[in-house]
Amino acid sequence: MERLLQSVKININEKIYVKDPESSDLGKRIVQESILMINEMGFESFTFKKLGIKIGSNESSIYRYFENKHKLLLYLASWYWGWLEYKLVFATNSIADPWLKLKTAIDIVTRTTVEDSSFSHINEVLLNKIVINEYSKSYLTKEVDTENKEGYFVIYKRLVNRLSEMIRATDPTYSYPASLSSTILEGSLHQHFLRDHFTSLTDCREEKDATQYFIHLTSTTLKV
Amino acid sequence: MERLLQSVKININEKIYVKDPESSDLGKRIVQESILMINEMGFESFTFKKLGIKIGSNESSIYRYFENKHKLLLYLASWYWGWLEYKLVFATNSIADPWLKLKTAIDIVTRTTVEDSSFSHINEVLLNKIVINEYSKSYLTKEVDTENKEGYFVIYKRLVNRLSEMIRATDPTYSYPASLSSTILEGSLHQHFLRDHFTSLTDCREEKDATQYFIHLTSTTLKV
DNA sequence: AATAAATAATAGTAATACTATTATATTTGC
DNA sequence: GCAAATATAATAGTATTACTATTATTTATT
Repeated sequence: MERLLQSVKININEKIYVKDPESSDLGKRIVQESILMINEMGFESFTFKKLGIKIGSNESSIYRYFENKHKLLLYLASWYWGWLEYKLVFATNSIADPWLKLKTAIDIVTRTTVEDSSFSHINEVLLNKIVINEYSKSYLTKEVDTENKEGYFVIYKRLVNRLSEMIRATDPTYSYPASLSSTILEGSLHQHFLRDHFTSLTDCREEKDATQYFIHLTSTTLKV
Repeated sequence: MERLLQSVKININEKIYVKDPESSDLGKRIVQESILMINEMGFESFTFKKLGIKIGSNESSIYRYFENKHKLLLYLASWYWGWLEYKLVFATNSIADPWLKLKTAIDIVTRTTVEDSSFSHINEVLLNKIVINEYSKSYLTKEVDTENKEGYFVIYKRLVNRLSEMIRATDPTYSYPASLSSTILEGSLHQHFLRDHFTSLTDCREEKDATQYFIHLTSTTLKV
């Protein structure tokens, strides 16, 4: 699985970057270090200038890869969702029973990443944390409709749709498969955030609790 | 109800503002116009300088009410949640049957505001839109733990807890009342956002769909 | 009318989010 | 191995933001 992922390149909309960061050493360092820095200082405090200093490069060179830090966030998020999608498809592909398939999918998308594959320059554990803390900011903007048309969110949308299809396959009579799917994906990020900062607003204490909560929610809601 | 709300002042943590905006005409204009502006241009583009120009006042005068725009957002959000909490308590107070009470509560918190009370300087319809588009940004920060300790989120937390208690009253055996409550509150904002910008990710088309979705979700999940 | 308080105006600062230009490496093609 | 092309780095500059500090003016209170 890990080896397989290593050889698969996650295909990200070319409009998100100016120059493909996968195409050079500097590009990879930009991605690698930005993950560490955004995780450390938060997206608001993160700047290309600081990143340049950290990687011993110049601000202007980073601009040759990404138009601005918002695009970089879109890139990181797309990578994350593409990676999750890959894991999802890989893990559920061979499962015939719809409910077991859906359960496996929910497990994949709701649990936090605890192990870094350490094959690439991308630290998936930290990237998962970034998605929990920053992903909403990538679409809660005035530019969301334009950017959506440009295809900046396709991977995420495809992932929601895959889960949605599995819900439909499990219970074709259920009226809200898309809503339930988006609730699980977004809601699981939220529950993980609450676990870290607002413990009284969640019952999730352990790593696996969010998964159990959403599997329970789904199983009672669908005629399974 | 509207008249009642008019005479009730929503109590907001004093640390959120420098000077209570309710205490002067300028303060009220700051709140009133900031709602229109944030709604129009989004929180990122909104600045105190622009607001000053709009209300025919000076940037420096606005700083005498709010330390920065983040605090203003916290103020607006607190006001909104306090107002919702009031409506929730008022509407559910006299209901004895737990499930009917919970259903009524879900209805209150998941439907969008379509009517402006027009009694105060606060436009609730636009404020509701601001909460949908911007609320996450108020807590997805590096300062969240400090600000939480300062009590900047108490009203929201109280609201989640009230809903959580109603879930518990409906089904004392259910293991995730807090998680379900926070999922309903946050998830409903999300569904409304999706309805406006990512229609393929939700089944909510009409105003009332989100309410129906969450009532269905809750009723199937709890032993009701 | 004097005093206090609130508001407005002005000026200034450090940082951000860039753009443009030029200089210096590094790679590649012949 | 050298020239040309390309990538990267350095430097400088701009408009805007997010403030702080000080002073001036207006408004309210005693």
